[in-house]
Amino acid sequence: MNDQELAELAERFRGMLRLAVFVSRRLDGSSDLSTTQVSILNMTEGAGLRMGVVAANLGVRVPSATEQVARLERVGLVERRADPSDARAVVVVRTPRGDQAAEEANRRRTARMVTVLDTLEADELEALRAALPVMDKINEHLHTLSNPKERLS
Amino acid sequence: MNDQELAELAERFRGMLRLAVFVSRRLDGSSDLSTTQVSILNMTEGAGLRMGVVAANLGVRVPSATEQVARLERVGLVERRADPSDARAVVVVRTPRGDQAAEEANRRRTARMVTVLDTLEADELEALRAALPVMDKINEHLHTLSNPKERLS
DNA sequence: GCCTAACATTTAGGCTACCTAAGTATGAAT
DNA sequence: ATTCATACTTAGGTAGCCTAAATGTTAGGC
Repeated sequence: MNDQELAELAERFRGMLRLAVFVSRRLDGSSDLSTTQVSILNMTEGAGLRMGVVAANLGVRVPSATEQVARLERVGLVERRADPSDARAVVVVRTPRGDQAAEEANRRRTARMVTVLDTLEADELEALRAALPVMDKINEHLHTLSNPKERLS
Repeated sequence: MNDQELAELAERFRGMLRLAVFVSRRLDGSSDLSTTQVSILNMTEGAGLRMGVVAANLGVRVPSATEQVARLERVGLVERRADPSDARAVVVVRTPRGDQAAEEANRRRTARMVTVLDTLEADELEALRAALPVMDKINEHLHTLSNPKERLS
């Protein structure tokens, strides 16, 4: 693939990201937990994660993660525990009620997504499936790179 | 593809949408125009669009579109003209300076995306390319359906 | 021809989620 | 022991979305 083709693909892929935001908006509306909050629940299953890791996974700064976690804590879906190995750190862990809420939120959202995918042909579904690991790779690559926003303004 | 497989794909695809948000955040940071604003510039090339159509394309309510357009108007990148066929309506049109700003913003963002895609193998790029029209179809399908958020809270 | 209902947009006010900067407390290193 | 770095929280600000209500325009029924 030459530079010209790559640039063209890049441009179309940019468009796809915008569509993804649009699609998310349509699918996640009318729900008690935000996408971000469900993400936090999903990543804090089991042993839990430190606040900084939560922030990194979300792609936001630490204070933003603190805020979301605080909100989830207020409604009893996660807990903040002291990290035994480092008294500065905090470990975010899902509570049993958090487990339940996560399970339900995921089920509902997945069901809604199924109704969308149901309108696609078999080969289209296959194309989606094939693209998933590529997105994962892109994501992984970006994780190793830059920080969140760092606005210029 | 049976129901079980479809549900599994749906779940993974949900994850991909979340990644898309993450990737957007990394790629669109440090820029003078927001993704939404660039989208507006891109869609108002030429004849322009009515405010309601801008909102629908963005997947937001009309007042939100008004706000973004007002911001772009303030810096001289778009104009609001009266619709000759309907005095209630407004047509949003890109100005020459808007043309220039759109061209530059697109170039910069695409360049950044190219550096990401550059880390992928040929078959991975092909998988992305194949998924693009499918995303378009999903998007089109959602456009024909529901409205924006309509939060329950 | 008028009146009412529907429509396109703006204005006003509110909330969420992000940001930076600064403060607190702990850890590590000289 | 002091100093610098790290992990997090608090405080304050902004962007972008929302709903509800106000304004002006069009279209249909009588």
